[in-house]
Amino acid sequence: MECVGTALAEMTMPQISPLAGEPIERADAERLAGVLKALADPARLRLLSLIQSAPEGEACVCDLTAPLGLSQPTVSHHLRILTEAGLLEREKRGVWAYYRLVPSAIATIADLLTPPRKRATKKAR
Amino acid sequence: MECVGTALAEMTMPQISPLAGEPIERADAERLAGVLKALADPARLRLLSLIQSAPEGEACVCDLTAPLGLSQPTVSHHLRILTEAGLLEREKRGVWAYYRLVPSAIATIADLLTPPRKRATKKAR
DNA sequence: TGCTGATATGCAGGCAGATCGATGCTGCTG
DNA sequence: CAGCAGCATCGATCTGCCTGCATATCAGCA
Repeated sequence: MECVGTALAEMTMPQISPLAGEPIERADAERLAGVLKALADPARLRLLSLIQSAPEGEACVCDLTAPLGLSQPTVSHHLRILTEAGLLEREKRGVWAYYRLVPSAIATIADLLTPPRKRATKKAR
Repeated sequence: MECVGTALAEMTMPQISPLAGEPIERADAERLAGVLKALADPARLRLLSLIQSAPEGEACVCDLTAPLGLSQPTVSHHLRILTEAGLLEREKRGVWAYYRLVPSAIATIADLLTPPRKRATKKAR
């Protein structure tokens, strides 16, 4: 559960580039797979997209159930998974719970997948 | 099945950037989720990593079963999924089946995830 | 042609996850 | 304080997927 939440942060560190040079360790593979698994769902991708394109870059549950066509518990469930994966952050204001993207989260994932060809200095940092 | 195989190709086109500007369509979300689902597995991530770091950038099934600790049918199954997702290509030479990464495949996925903050010209397409 | 070795496929058990209805919790509001 | 509205959690169902065993397929070789 919370292990997934920290997964992104740990991989952000100068650990290893999963698809870069050397074969990845089992543990690293499982961490990355955990985050990717949170992304690998149509409903959750649309949630991220909806939240990102919302007025203030944030949205509450009640704004998301209708466009998704899913029940409120289900939407809440998906938001929970995305939050635990470190992709969303939750802020409760009054009765509403506002969700917004964690700025660097998705970019980090993208970086973890690309490294090979972009930059040759992979030990420079 | 094959719809997943073509998913990457379709999204490579100047279609939409899933997490860029406007909310994504249901169909696009499902295509991207399909490819991500192929990636979101520890065994398959390690397979990609192993193949990528192999001598000639290619490897046959018999080279992969041991490091993964999985049975040959299981490894073959994962390779099949990765191939159908457009991430691997298969070449049969004699009795052996050699797999190698599809060069731009993973980079494409990474690009589909990043767009938002990198370039400000999101309506330029 | 018959045998051996490398892969692929079929089948089945078992577990993880997606979904929903019902319910509990917590701030507003009258 | 009572009622209500927005969310989270629980329990249950149903689907999909990972894995291995058994088996089929195919290429090279004696």
